[in-house]
Order: sequence, then structure tokens, then C-alpha cells
Amino acid sequence: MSIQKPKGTQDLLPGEVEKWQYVEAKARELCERFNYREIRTPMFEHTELFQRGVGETTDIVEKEMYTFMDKGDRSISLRPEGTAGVVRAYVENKLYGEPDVSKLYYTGPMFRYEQPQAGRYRQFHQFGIEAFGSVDPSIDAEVIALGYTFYKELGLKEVTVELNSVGNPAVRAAYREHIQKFFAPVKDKLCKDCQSRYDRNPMRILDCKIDQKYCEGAPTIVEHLDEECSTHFQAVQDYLTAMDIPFRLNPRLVRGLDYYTHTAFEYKAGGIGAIDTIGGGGRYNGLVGQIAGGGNDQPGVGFGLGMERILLVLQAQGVDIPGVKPLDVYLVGLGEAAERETVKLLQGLRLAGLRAERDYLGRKIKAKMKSADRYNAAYVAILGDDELASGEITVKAMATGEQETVRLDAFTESMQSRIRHV
RNA sequence: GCGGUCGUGGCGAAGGGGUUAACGCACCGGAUUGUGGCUCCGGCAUUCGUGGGUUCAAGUCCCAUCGAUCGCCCCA
Repeated sequence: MSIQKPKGTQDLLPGEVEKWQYVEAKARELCERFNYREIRTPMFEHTELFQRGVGETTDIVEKEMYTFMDKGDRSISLRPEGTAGVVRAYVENKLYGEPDVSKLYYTGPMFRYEQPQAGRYRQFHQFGIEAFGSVDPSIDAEVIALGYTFYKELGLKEVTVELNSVGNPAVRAAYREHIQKFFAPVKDKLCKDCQSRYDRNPMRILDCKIDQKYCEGAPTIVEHLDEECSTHFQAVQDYLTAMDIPFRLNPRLVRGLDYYTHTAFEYKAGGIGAIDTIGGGGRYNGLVGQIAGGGNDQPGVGFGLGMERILLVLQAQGVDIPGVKPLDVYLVGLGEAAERETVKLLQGLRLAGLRAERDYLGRKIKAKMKSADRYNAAYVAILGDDELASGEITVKAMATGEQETVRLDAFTESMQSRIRHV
């Protein structure tokens, strides 16, 4: 058996890759309109960054990282998510010194060692944004709006924004006790997953599909928000409403990363089997300071959206994505002298900005015509010995089958004007 | 990390112990000496993910392994 790609990775072949380019182009274009600027950070970082940033006790850090020692005995990890690296770069390059809020975006591969399934890969790709330096709830709303607009403009139907507030660390600690107290009497009756959740992350019990019957009347975090948290949360909702961004409050929404404070949200859509989250994010006040290691704390808010999940939903919903562009001209040379001439003509067409191609397999005219057809060429230009002798070339419009003769020295120009008029 | 299903040509797929591995699509060639899409004819897997085992005989049965796929945990 020849070598295969590592488990959970994908080759994106021509035909598929155009869809990615389309989605990525939409992301860039939207970020420009919202005034976010691209940042590119390494695909691997010191392991410690993720341990500190994402959180020691998260599944991501506990069991999903690709970690290895490099030749200098440094522990390195492939990035499992985008925020930690961007925060590190923000601190390291002192972007907090800039006069305005830093609004950044990124796209690229992320790595998590997990069992692949529909919509989940070991190397997957995210489009994400981060805004640093403001606690204004209008930025939370802007971030949510950008993601929502992105899905909408791609043509996704029925994208739901789910919104919650996870408060601040003090609120969360208090709430955790409340919820443990609530479930304590029925702890033994919960499913085995929930029994372990009880200690690790009791909020997750509320999300359980099996134990819904025990969740009736459970306390929600929103009820336990303090003054500051609930004011912020309300303001985010008001801004979203003002921007016409529909959202659904989900008091049970919990995110898997430790760094979130206040706003937490997810984008959901059907069509990827058991998975329905296509993106998520939230506010992370305190993360910058934590990574900076004291001082220079700056608030932040952002999201990460799954590229393959977007593509899967687009496909499931039958959304049309622009595919391969047809060829403008396919050059057919007949005979050695003519073939040589087509090489020159081809370069001329390409310099003139046309999409042009010829045959490299020395096939017969019939096969060449077939090729032109496969490439969806608008025109085929045929150059044989007759034409060469008289300084002309035959141009055939594939759609109508009509053909005419064009003077060789006017060929490129003639093709240019034909294509421009199509 | 755990569980279900699956693994035959470029792709889709038959064959479920008996020895020339169906068929369809795609591709290549010809009918059509310089013209595509339709039609017809011909060609196209010393080999059935990999390794081992059972058997006179193994795509076909058994074991292992790798991969795909779907699900659980968790997440994008």
C-alpha cells in the first residue's frame, strides 16, 4: 500500500478548492467592510501558550493537542484553536499600544487529535476574528453580526444565533455551587457522563440529552449574574436587536474553552449529521493579561467559524457556489509547424489576459476538440498548414458551431474583443 | 479513548469458498485522411486496503492491522 494521508486530514482537490476560495474571499471582503485586518500567526506555538490560554482542564488541552518536543527540547504544539496565538502576537508585538481598538482576522488550519466524524477532522480550518481593547457591548454585538452576515451572504439558510452570558469568574464560581447543590440529590441517577460532568463542568449537565428530566427547574446562570454582568448582557441584546440580528437566548449554552467571560454565543445550522454548531465565540476579558503574564491586560471578544462545516452545510442546503471558470480559447495545432506556432500564440493570448490552453499529448484533432469541450472553451482556434501558409487561423465558436477565418497578426486582439463581448 | 458499518479498476458497483473478477460511468482508439456534444465498434483490474492463518482451492471463511464512514465524549 502506498502512503496515505494521515487520519482525519483531507486533500482539497481542484473542483473542491474553488469552493474554499469562494468562502475565503467572502470572509476577507466582509472583514474589509467591517474594518478588520488580517493577522497571520504560526501554526505551532509553545505548548505552554495553549495550557495557559485555552485552559489546563479543557478537553482540548487534556487530550486533543498535537504536542511534541523539538530538537531544542522545547515542547511545541500545533495550534488547536486560533485565539491563543493571536493574543500572544497582540501582546508580543505590543499592539495594545495602538490608539484604536485592534480588530483582527485570520483563516487557517487548526489541529486537534480527535476521532474524525461528519464535520470533524484532525486538521480543520477556521475563519476567526478578534477585537481587543474595548469592553463596549457594541463590539460583542458587532462580532456576532459579522459572523451572522458572513453566513447570510454565503447563502446559508436558517442560521441560528444562540446567546448566553457566562458572567465573570466570581459569578461562575458561585453559580457552579448552585448547580451542584441542585443536582446533588439526583447525582446517582444521572447518566455516567453526567456523573463526571458533575465535578468537572456541572453546567454541561443541562445540555445532556439523556438527563433532561432532571434538569427541570435547574438554576440558570443568567439568574445569578451580578449587576455589571447583566447590564452588559442586556446591552449586547439591545444592540443585536437594533442591528436586526435575530438571536435566541440559551441559558444552557456553555463553551468548551475556559477563557470566556460575559458574552458566549454559537451559530447553529442543520445538515452535518449529529453536529449542529458551525461557529462560536465570546468575550474573554482577562485572557490577554493571563498570557501577558501580568500587566497590559486588555479585554477581547471574537469568534471562530469552522470552514469545513460551512462547506458541508452549504452543500446540504444545495447552495450554489461558483465553480470552475470556462476556458476562453483552446488552441488546436495540426502538424508540427502549426503546433510550434500555437505555443507562441498561446503565450500571446495569456499575456493579453485570456484563459487559454492547448493539447500537450500530441493527440488528433478529434481528441483535441473533445478536450476543448471538456474545458467548456468558448472558442477553439484551429491552425493547420493551410492556415499557416496563408497567414490565417480558423476560429470556431463552440456554442453555435460557427467558424470564421482571422488574420494571424490580428488573432490575439480578435479573441480579446470576442471575449470582452460575451 | 470507546462503539456500529464498510474497504473490489480513475469513479460507482456485482460476486458470500472452486479457479478467464459481471456491469455502468469516465478515459483511450476506430467508424469520420483537419473539427466537440449523439450513435455504433473495440480497448482498459496477473487482481480484490495490508499482513498472517484455515483449505486441495480464499475478494469470498478466521485473526490482526491500517484506513474510510457514522455515532459517543467534546468541539469548528
